[in-house]
Amino acid sequence: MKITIQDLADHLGISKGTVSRALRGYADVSASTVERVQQAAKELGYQPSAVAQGIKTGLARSVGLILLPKSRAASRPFLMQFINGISTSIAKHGYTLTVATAQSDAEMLELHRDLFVQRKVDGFILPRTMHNDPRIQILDQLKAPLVLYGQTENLTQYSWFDINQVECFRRATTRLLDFGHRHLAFLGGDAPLFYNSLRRKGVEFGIREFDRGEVQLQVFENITTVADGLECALRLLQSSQPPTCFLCALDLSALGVIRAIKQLELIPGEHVSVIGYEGIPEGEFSEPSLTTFEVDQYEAGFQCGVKLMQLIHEKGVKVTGTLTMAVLLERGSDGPVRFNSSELATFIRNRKRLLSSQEKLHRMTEK
Amino acid sequence: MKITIQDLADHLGISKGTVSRALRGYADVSASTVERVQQAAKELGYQPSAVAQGIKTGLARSVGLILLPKSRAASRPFLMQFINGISTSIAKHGYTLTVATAQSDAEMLELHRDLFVQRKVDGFILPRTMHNDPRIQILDQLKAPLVLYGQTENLTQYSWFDINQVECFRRATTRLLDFGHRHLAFLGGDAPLFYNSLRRKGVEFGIREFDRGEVQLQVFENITTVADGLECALRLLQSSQPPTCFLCALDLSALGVIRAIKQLELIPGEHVSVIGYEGIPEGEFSEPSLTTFEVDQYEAGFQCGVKLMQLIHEKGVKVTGTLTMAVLLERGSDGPVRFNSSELATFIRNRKRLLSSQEKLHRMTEK
DNA sequence: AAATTATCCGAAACCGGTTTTGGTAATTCA
DNA sequence: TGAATTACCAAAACCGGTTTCGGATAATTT
Repeated sequence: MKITIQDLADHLGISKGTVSRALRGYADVSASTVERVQQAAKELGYQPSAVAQGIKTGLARSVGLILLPKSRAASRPFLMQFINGISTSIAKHGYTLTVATAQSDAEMLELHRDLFVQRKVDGFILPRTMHNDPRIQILDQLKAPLVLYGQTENLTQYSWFDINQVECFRRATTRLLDFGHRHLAFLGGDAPLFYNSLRRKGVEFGIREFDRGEVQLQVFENITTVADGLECALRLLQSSQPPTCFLCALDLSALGVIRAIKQLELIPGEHVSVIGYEGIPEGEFSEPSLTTFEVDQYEAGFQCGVKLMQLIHEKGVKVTGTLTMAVLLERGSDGPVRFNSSELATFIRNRKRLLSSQEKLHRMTEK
Repeated sequence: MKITIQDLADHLGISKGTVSRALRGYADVSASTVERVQQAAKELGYQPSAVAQGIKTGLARSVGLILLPKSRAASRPFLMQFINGISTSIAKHGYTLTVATAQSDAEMLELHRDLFVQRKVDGFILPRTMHNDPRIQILDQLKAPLVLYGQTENLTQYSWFDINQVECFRRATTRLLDFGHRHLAFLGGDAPLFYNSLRRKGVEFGIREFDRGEVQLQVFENITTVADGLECALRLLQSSQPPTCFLCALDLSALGVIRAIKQLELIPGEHVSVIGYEGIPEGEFSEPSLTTFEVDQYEAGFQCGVKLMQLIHEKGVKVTGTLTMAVLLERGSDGPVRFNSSELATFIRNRKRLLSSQEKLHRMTEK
């Protein structure tokens, strides 16, 4: 069924070495032979086996991307476009993308090693970079080419691509301060991931630039889901010094905050402001829609692919790092401050009293 | 750097043939030698090159999944979990998943052919099956193993996995009829895709079971985005005989319908009902949250992977098809009928008059 | 003790390509 | 006209594995 180079050579009555050289464009093959070979290859539908080619060249012509869907929902939003971007850029070099999933951190490391040692991939793209990322350590040992999507320590040794998240959160912070907010809460995401410190740093920069000693910042971490954001915001808003605005490292937690605000019968964007990051589609459909930074994941994947192709093919190339910006989507979940923290606390307390008395009334009437 | 079988053989002072046989578990190797080889392999970190293995076995130990992100947003929701499911099930056989993206239909077909002819993959999973799917025709010619995620014509010839969408939409229809709705609209999705006819068929079955001659059904197709759903529902609701409920083939269009309802100052789930299908995360955060069928995409991917492994490894196996159910999430976007179609039309007309007079007033006061 | 049978392993062929080597025929040059 | 190139291609080696074949040694059998 599948036609090999030997079949093609036999069909043409020449040696398979000549067929190979003709197709690879060597100079010592006559133009007429090249013509005949190409013609016959097209007619018979011959394409060299990537597997057989790989054995000589040592390349699998594939790039690895290993995902850790610890929970089934994790890392959900960013992926599709990222994959599309990678795949599109590496396709130009005849490369394909090998996607694997691991169920634990240990398994993920093993997978990286195995895929490379077994020559199933020629290099890796590492999303969701961590502090002292163990994947990097392993791949360094193996001298495996890699590109980071995100930053980490010792950045000069690697090629990487990232959004300038420090700047994003600095801007978000400045925006809220300009709106008159003075009590901010930062809901960080996965603490071990590098992005988290960057985003937090952005908030701190924003405050430091502005500060006249009147700004309060509360910081939380590992707020990664809607439920986390909901729970955290509910607690904060009912404290004696509630924040008047929330900077969320992740859109998902921002959506939870919006829920919490509404649960307390407050209006997001009016009584309390929320800004997210990532630009997940849900943010567009929430009410109010979420003010957030939209990250172009396709572009991110594309650039990571380009960088990895450089590392694999152009020997002696320097590693390169690239920072780009995300786009602020100014939507409905943030705005000028209505109440300061104390006023907000009072407002919420009264609301609550009102609500619970209504409830009591309700219960009484039921009886 | 990378250690080969020859290195290992030299290190042990035996031939590479013996090393190979020892590792592959042939009987004609002494237990002690097997032991020594395994020990040394572990110590030196030897793992056979999948590329070199593939040349003899003819297998690449990879499975192809080709995506068509025509628009950057297409097929976004279902993907991540589907990939995870595939990857997890095939990993048990030492297989990896090769994901590629095509920018046009023609390129997609080419990619399928090329990936198989180049032995980069041993088989394919085909999501989003079409009527007379051209991918199937090409892969049939090449005798490439394939598994369909979805159904199509001549199903007995292929292995496939699908949700019983006919049943889902039959149930959704029955549910709405039980709620008292008599004017239904079905907003179909991509017309060339097979799922579309199945979902429509389900609606028709539901009506046929029930019909006492009083049910009206309007059918539309290619309503695939939020904007489509919004536009279509706006038009229908302002017609003289508006539907009192919408059955949407896709959650995305259902979200658009919800928007349209709210734009007309009606309450989704009270004045007009909406049911979607797929269970995308946005549906949970819309207001009201979307009643829909939640599809377990992880499971779908997993099963497709299992079936493909069977096809590739167990020769002479029969093809198999599997149908499962999705879970109905009864949320807030549907409910008992409030108005019949005529009443709804009047209600909407009055609302509109009211709104436009308010607007006039507003304009006058501005002057 | 000789013949037979197992046991174990080295040697070699093979998979489908690529790349190097070397040889023949046709050209070019002196 | 003879020598030196040049153009072209067949043959062979190689990549890193797997698998077949056959031979040497040890263990049984007769």
